[in-house]
Amino acid sequence: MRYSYQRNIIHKTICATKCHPTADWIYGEVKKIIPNISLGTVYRNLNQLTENGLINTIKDGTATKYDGNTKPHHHLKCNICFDIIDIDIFDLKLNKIIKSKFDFELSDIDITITGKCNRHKKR
Amino acid sequence: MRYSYQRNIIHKTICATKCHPTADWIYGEVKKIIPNISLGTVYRNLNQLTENGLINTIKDGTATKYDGNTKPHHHLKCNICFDIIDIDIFDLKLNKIIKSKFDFELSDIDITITGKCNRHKKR
DNA sequence: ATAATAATAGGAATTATTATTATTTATTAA
DNA sequence: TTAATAAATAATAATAATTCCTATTATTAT
Repeated sequence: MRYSYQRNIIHKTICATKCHPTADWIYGEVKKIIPNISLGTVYRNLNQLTENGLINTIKDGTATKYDGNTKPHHHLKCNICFDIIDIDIFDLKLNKIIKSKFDFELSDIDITITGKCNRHKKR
Repeated sequence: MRYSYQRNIIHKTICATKCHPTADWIYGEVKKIIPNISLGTVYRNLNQLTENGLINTIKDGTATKYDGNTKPHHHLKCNICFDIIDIDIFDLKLNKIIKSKFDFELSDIDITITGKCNRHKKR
């Protein structure tokens, strides 16, 4: 993957936000810096960055979102504000359970926990 | 949700298979019984069945798949044959951890474990 | 500096899904 | 049992997200 200015800006944009943006949001942001960037370029680079492990792709219901946090982590997904919150990984020792119970060689665990985030507490 | 013959056949078709079929596969199967069923009818009913908790919708990368298993369970996803395998839920006592560590009221946990299923073992 | 080739912009094409509409069907009440 | 109703359907148009295509431009190795 050789250098490209467009990919560099796209990557920086994703890493600079705490939110988990859509391709369209990223396109809008990057356009502020590179006004004539093409949406196809954004998609191509999002896929390349994902393939190279520099970002992650999250399929959230109907929307596809991107995540610049490459440290292993899981997600809390709020039912009310639809926010996605990163949480640090906690080792559940699933590896052994999965291997012995299901004869399956685990390479990755994705845990998405749905519920109500702390902005929606009743007083 | 009043009775409809089409929905009934769609539901039966999903429940009758161990695989996690796509809308298109379901359309093909149901067509064998109701030759002039419309693809729109399939989609509308898949959404209705999901809303009513009779089936589940799984977003698997680019594909949308449907799951007639309504008992709580998680998924093993094979990287090689792309098969999705149901596994019974195991209580990880995550409820308390999530509540205390992240102040988040858990309502559902979705665990997808990626790896290599037992058909691809080296001898 | 030059050649090789990967990446780009712009737009067309594709694909999955949803919306529209006239008609049919199931449910309800008389 | 029949008429009124509301929901579901088939057929097809519309939409939205993503990928593909092509001529041009940028990056890299020599």
